[in-house]
Amino acid sequence: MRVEGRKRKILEAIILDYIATGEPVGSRTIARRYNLGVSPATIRNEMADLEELGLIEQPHTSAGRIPSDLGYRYYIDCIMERYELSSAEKEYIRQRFEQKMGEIEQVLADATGLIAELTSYAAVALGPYQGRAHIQQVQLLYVSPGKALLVVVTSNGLVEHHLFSVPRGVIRAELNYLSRLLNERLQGIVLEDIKPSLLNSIYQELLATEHKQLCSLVIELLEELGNLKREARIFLDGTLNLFEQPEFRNIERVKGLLCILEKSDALRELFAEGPPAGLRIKIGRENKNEEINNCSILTVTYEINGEVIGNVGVLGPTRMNYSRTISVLEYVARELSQALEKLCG
Amino acid sequence: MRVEGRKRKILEAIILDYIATGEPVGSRTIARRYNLGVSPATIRNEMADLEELGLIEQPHTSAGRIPSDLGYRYYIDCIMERYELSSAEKEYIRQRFEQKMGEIEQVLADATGLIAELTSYAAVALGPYQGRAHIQQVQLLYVSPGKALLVVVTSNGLVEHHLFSVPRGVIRAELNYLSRLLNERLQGIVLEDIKPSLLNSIYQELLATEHKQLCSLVIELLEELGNLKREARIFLDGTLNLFEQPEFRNIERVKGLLCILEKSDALRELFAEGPPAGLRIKIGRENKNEEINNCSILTVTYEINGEVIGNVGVLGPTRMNYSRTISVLEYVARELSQALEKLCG
DNA sequence: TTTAGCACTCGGCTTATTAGAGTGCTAATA
DNA sequence: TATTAGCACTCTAATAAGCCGAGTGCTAAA
Repeated sequence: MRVEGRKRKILEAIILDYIATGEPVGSRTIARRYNLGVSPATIRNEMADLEELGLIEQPHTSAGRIPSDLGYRYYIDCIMERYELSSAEKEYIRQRFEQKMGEIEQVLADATGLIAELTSYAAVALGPYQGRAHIQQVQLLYVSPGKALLVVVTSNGLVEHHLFSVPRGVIRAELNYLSRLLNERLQGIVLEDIKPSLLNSIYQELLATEHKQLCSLVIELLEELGNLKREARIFLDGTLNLFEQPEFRNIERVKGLLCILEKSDALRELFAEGPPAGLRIKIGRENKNEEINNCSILTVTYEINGEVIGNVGVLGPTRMNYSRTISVLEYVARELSQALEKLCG
Repeated sequence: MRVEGRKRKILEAIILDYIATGEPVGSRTIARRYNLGVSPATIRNEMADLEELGLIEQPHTSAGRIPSDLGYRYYIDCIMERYELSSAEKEYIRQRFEQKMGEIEQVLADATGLIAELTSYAAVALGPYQGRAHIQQVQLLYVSPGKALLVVVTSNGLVEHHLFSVPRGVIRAELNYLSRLLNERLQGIVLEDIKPSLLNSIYQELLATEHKQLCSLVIELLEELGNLKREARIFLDGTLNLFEQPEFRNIERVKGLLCILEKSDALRELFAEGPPAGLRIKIGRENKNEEINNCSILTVTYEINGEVIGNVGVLGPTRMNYSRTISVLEYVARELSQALEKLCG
């Protein structure tokens, strides 16, 4: 489909106006606000054509037009111009990533907050995906009689710990010995490669050399390791922003939306799938989920050393400032990637 | 103030009916549903008296009566009978605490979810308060060249970790040495007692014996330790439950409420203050915060080995089933305390 | 002291009315 | 042929009017 010349200008005007005001846009409004040099009647004719193409629609007979999902799609793919962040904004984003470099999770949480703040939509971050990460360090710490702590650090800088009970007789030296052994076998192992066969061979090895009572312990901790890569963590912020949008005045709408935002599985599904790298845009009904029929989800990936390890995105009304949101997301993702590289690379 | 005999019965009927239905209660309704053996007219007279006492009020002239904050207060303090959980419910709660004993934070998160589920209000848990906890174990782990991990385990079973940069030359042995030294000095120290003077003396000691470059590192980690006791963690669940309440149909109300629930500081203030141990009830305007004018907050404390270390509670509409909610809270808090004792004691 | 009866009040629901925005069509115009 | 002015028509949202019902307070009788 190609929409050129005046039609294109009118389509753009409708979308921009609707994004700005949230009200259906009439022919007179366009003639007045965007001086295309033609009368409302002419614009009406063009609008009828655009509607036939499925790019805009009428909520009811005597209302103006609003963009359809397809209209937004065409606008984003073919018409929209890139929004350029002001240098002040860029500076602000950069500076937010510079101050206090904590652990990766803190950085992701901050990034989520930043996106929510800059876009005024709900922001979500997923990750880091741990499948490709390898184990950097495994350590069993003695805590107190009968208590030990397993700590695992991955190459992505994620720290996982698990406190658990051990036979009361276990002493520090045993744990240290075990740690050394585990490190030898697991260091550098990619999490995806931790399979039952590997675990089993380690298990046998431990059985042969170590205090028998510790075996159950080992089983337990190996299971924990397997869990590490299972599910990407979720960071969520700016939920309240959605309440400011006029389309979410309806309490039922909000309920459905919050319901989704609370369920990690649903969120993960909505935000995780996508192209291997870069920007993904799902408009309105392009998302399967009914509760977000009138929402769009934009995500971009972030990476460490060129490898995609997660994504950040926003959930907002279909009537969203795509241009600006995309710029914010891409810029934040870039800075985020750099920050993480400094942190973990 | 004393309210006895028939008046008392009528007040109770009004409150029970209003809690159940959410509608203002009229004299005829009371006469029909609660057979007090008197006519509506008589009840009307009594109601006029109760209104004069400030225990009930009229939304408008031609409506029934609803309890005032004072009315709820009187009901809770003087009239209400204890709700007894069914043995099935008790069993369910117990069993929820038995399965998978993880770390303290997991247990608290589970408890919060359990309360939300059983009460249908929003549930909050605060804690564990770390002021009185002592340090059980401090460990510096070598992660990779230039990276180390500080792990601290407190007597409450809280694990705190912090990944940070160290001079590239630092090797495993140095960190181990440092760990031993820190453990010697810090083990058993109550977190509240970690004061600048103590830190300084340790700092001097380290300076004398250790690789000079590690000194900045030590300063950093000591700061981290100080932060441990700073703020109680917050667990929140069941926010969506509030949407089911008819009083929160109004979007503005919900917005204000969610706004509070998102701000940890506000939440902490609302839930943290209270008597040293046991149950606390704040009804409607007894809470200073305007956004929760029509909400009540109930909290109970939980403890480890007789020492209060946090509390759990609910936020719900003033028109709340106090009797049942109190029972749930107290029972869950008891089981929670026991579970934590098993976990940390 | 209690109660029956009655007039009165007031919110909420339903219906009717109106104003306004916007359309599509037609016929005139450039 | 493309554009535009004019006009009748449509539909929503907002306002007003009217009615219903629940509930009250008061009075007078039991």
